[in-house]
Amino acid sequence: MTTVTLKLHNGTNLSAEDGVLLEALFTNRRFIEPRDDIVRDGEPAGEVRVILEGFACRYKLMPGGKRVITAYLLPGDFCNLHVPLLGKMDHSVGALMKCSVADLHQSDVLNILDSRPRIARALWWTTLVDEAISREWLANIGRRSADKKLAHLLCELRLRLENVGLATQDSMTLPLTHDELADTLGISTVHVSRVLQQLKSDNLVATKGREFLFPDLRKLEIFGEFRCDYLHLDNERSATHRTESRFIEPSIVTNLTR
Amino acid sequence: MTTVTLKLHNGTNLSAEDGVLLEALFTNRRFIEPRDDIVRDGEPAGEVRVILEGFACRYKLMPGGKRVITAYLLPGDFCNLHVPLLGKMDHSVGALMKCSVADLHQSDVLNILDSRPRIARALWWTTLVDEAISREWLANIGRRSADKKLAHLLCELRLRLENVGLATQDSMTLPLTHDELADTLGISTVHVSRVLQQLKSDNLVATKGREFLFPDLRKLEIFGEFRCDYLHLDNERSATHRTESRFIEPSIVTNLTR
DNA sequence: CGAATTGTTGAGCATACTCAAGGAGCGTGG
DNA sequence: CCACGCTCCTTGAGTATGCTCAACAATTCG
Repeated sequence: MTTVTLKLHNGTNLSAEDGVLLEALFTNRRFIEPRDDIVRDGEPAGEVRVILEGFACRYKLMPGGKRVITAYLLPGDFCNLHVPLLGKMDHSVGALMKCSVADLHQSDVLNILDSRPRIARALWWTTLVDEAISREWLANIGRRSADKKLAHLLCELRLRLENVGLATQDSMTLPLTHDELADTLGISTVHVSRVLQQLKSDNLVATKGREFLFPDLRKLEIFGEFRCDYLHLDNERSATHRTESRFIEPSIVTNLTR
Repeated sequence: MTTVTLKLHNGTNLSAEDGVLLEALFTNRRFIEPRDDIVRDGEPAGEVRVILEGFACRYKLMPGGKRVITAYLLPGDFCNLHVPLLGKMDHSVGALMKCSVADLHQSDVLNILDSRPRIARALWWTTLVDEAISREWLANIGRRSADKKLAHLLCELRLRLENVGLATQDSMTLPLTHDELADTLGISTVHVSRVLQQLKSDNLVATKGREFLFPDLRKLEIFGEFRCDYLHLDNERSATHRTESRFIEPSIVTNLTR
């Protein structure tokens, strides 16, 4: 089982056999180097691409060279699942560290929609979760102060990383520069630095190289107004049926250095 | 044909018979008064609700009473299509003017997913478009100056309204207060007022009561860095097959006053 | 016509930005 | 193993964009 089917299984109770079926369609498994694009804006709609291991971001380049990061992609996330239906990319996906990815032909996705409703449902589910995260980001960027924005983002990333076995309650290793945090939060690089220092002096976070430490996670979550509902990590519908653990083994590829 | 099936037909070539099938499931058609909620945050997952006529917004209330508007819903848009798969609402939908809505039972939606792949595909398509719009809003709110934010939003709304027959190249009637624009753009009400005045004095827009006039739409779009791709109004896949007009008759209910 | 909501204006202030320079860390090559 | 160079981070100073508060004007609606 890859991270992808595990995620779908945990979120939507995708059966093991459906998981096998889906994975059989993955082709061209390979690695992408940090800073390389995994999918590029404006590209003629190619394959659907999925992150097996690593850490990537969805970003838009704007007139004037500004960049906005609109999502982070973790193991198990799809880069461009919308392409079979929408046709074209309106943004890019870039690797933030070495990533292992695989392809899924558009025609295979379309066939799934027609003939494998349980798998189709799982795929739709992942895009719905992505959308819920976008909405929360709109709230974060639009209506919180810079320090709370950063706190909120750190809480989200910690929880999502924990969910794929890459973070604990009190620490995570993030392959992000201040520049990237800035383009995520809609503030300047310099301000990220200052605001992070403030969080540190308030003992809400600590850092050790690229590692973030959380001396009092609850306090940080309250400060950042973080409520995890929107991540839909334990879907009600599946919670009652779930038997296996949601925990995924930390991968070999991924110790989040670059 | 309602606005809903027209939208799906234009976007995804949903066949007329599938449209009829879908509409047969609409129940409880009724009106919602301005300022009433159409779907409320935290509600136990009820029916899926759809806007037939009117104008509504998706919004989140945040600690401290702040509000963020994360989307506008026009005739043909679904309020909570995610509910059958995600289970719970993580935000509300409120009517901005008198709206005509209908319900669709969750179980009917789930049945569609299992047995009507073409309709399922159309439903997925609408959520993918919504997601594309969210991404563009993140860019707008995160990385543009207040004047460009407003310009961009006006361009988007004009085009979407035109697409359902409620705006022309050079005018639209918007049932929005400065307060609502502010909560959409992540700026203050007062600043909306000032920035709008600036757009007026630059001859990028004019207003007449609740009507916005666009003396030079192209200039406004360039100023607001508006490129319509992300709205996916003429889907490549459907464009080649489409025969009928994309134009929808202006509705009786909806002359956007309130 | 009157009350309530919405929009405008001004003044002072805060948050966050820009620019620029210096420092720290890290990887690469000698 | 050290030196170099790159990227990334930090710090300071000055500035700009946008915010708050408060009062008043204009609409809208009953």
